[in-house]
Amino acid sequence: MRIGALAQLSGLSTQTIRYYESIELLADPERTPSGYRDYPDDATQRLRFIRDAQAWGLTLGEVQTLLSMKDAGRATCSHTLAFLDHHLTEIDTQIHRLQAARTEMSELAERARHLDPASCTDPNRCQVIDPS
Amino acid sequence: MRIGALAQLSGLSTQTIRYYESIELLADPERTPSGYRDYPDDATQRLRFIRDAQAWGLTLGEVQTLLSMKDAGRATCSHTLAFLDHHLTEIDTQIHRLQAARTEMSELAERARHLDPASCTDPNRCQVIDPS
DNA sequence: TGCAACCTTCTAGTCAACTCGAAGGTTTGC
DNA sequence: GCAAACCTTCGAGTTGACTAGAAGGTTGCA
Repeated sequence: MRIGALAQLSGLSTQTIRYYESIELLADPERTPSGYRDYPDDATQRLRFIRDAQAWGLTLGEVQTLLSMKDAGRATCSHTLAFLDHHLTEIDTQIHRLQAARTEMSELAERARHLDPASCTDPNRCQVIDPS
Repeated sequence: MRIGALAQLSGLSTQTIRYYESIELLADPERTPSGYRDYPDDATQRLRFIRDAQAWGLTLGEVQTLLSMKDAGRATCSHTLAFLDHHLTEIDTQIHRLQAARTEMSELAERARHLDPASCTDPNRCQVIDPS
């Protein structure tokens, strides 16, 4: 399969696929006699995994770590598990940070909602943005 | 107050403060006769607001919108409120995405935890990473 | 044979939010 | 009077994940 077909199947652009190759996320594929990249059918699998992992919040660097563990034959379940667990705690941290931000912002919004409109007539001193 | 003092008080670097000025997040300050930036005391307020807003997940572009509404005298409570409400729904979306990712990843981890170890002996085909 | 659609490589640009360094002027304290 | 610490501008570099464009070769089909 040539790069255009793989792009179609995976939903990525041909440039992105070449970019992944350039950062060694994808191995150099076979070439046709004329030099065109020629991918095996399971290339879509790898791209799908990359896309999923990105959706989980992994960076391409982390995906690379994971995939190269696998490529090197060191992707035992326990390695993978440690990796996943580590990232799970990171996601939790992020969720907590967002929730804290949410709380703070909605308190701010509540304050704005219940302010005496009269106190809001001076536009240079919005009590919500700048409660000095 | 010179830039170094403001940096100290705000916890930002002098470079960051100059950068904020360059993207017009901060107005050009007064200058001393020798050309040094000379900030009023309430400059820390503005920097503190920027820092808080960033912690809530606003980009500097969004902070700029908010602050220039204020600077232009259009920061009525209702404007601010609309802005906050909009960002609140964005935060919610993000939290949901993270939670979905969390669910998927922890399912993956569970699968890894309960896999028959024997099925994991082929390191080239880790069932978790590449369940083909 | 001609032409569109595809492919190649290489270089450079984008965005956000800084960060660093060079080369030089100013202030402060001993 | 001198050194250290501070300030100035300007330009370039960083990170992550692409995206765009130029200049040229290949394939497929009427």
